Amino acid sequence: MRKKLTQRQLEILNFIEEFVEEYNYPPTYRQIGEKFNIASTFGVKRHIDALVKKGYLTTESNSSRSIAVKGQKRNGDCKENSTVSIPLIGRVAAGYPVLAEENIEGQFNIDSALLNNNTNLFGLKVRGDSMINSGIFDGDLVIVKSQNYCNNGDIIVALVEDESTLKRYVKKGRKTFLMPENPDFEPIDVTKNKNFHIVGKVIAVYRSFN
Amino acid sequence: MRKKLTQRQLEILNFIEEFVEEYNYPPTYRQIGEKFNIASTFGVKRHIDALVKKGYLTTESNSSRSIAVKGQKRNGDCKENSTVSIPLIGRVAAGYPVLAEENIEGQFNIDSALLNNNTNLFGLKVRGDSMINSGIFDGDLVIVKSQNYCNNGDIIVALVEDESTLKRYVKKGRKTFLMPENPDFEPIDVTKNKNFHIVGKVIAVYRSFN
DNA sequence: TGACAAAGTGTACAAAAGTTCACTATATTT
DNA sequence: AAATATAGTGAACTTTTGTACACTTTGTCA
Repeated sequence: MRKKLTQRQLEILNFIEEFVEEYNYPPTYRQIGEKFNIASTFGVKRHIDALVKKGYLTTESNSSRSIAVKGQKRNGDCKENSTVSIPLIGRVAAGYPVLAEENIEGQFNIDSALLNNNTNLFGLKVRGDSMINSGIFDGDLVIVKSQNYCNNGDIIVALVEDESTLKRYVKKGRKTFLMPENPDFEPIDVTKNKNFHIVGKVIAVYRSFN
Repeated sequence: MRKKLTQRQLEILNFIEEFVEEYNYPPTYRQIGEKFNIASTFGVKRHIDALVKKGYLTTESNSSRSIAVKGQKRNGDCKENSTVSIPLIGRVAAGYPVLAEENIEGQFNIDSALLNNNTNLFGLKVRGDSMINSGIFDGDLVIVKSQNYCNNGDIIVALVEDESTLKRYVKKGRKTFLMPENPDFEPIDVTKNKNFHIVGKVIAVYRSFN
């Protein structure tokens, strides 16, 4: 295990990484000093020496711009084999297969390790707040496994009266409900509803904060 | 279309790329000359100038080791379908760079379209319920942009008293708080806390339902 | 309180690295 | 054969950059 860094050393290490990222070559001592308002190159040098001693950097003595970050991963391998491409569905319309070409608005890639070996997936933008207590918000992207059955307790995409909806599928005694996870919404009893169809099971949510 | 290169220019361009690959910083004119038995740095310089003129390199005048190969940004690797590889961090420890090799427990791919052009990202498994009202649950995967600053209202990963925490960064008047999004937790006043550091800003959450 | 470590200053200096110029050599083209 | 582009030499010079030292400041900890 490498030694701990001081706050200053951490900041400087960060700066060097960012600098290299941007320019493809490392900064000079003076450039580092400029960034942190360290007037003397000696002050900078001591930080660099400390970082070298602790094993985070390497330098070549008397050589300009020879700072190199140790143990930096080149983004070399991208194991593309493990990436899956998923269609993004615009809307779930009654009477059409979800994955019909007309419905596909795009395609996105995601690591299969995040999908628990599921197949037949599609992405869907969430509309509405009915599932906020499950951490599914308006605008989120849900990843859905296309299937016409599900287990008690699954969160599903369903068609009820030709309207698509996102709810939790719950069996209580002899009745079946689509339960919202938001006190402002009412459960939907679909026990005897002939116009109720399961479209798929939600296996993941993705939300990006702008 | 860029201009054709002479044999010599091609060799030198290749050498520069190899050198950078090996040392993480570019060679000096003298180092290039040494490699090709060019005794005069002027001979080397003319090749470099030609390569710059033809658009294959950039340099900073009067600046040492400032040769950068054009159109060879490191991130840009893995452009296949614009998928980005993100390191999965085991823990955020005080006094160590987050992205230190020791902390990287894995790597996962995700479509860059889902990341809003962010860079310097890492993934982190959430521990604790302090942000449930923002739809971030225990066990979720958050994607974090490594940065030491943030805006009012951002959800951030921070170190407070050497403990890592996930909170919303809020400025109220002259005070700064880390606000949980769970009534069971108390806000943390970090206004005068010297042992408070921003690690990064949460840009996305991913949760899979098993 | 006093010792110690981390951090910063200012100056000076030496080594490294980029710049310039006049000149030569060898192909290729006109 | 003359003109031109590419390539190389050697020396001199300027700027950049790393190194060194003595001294100050600040915070921590025993």
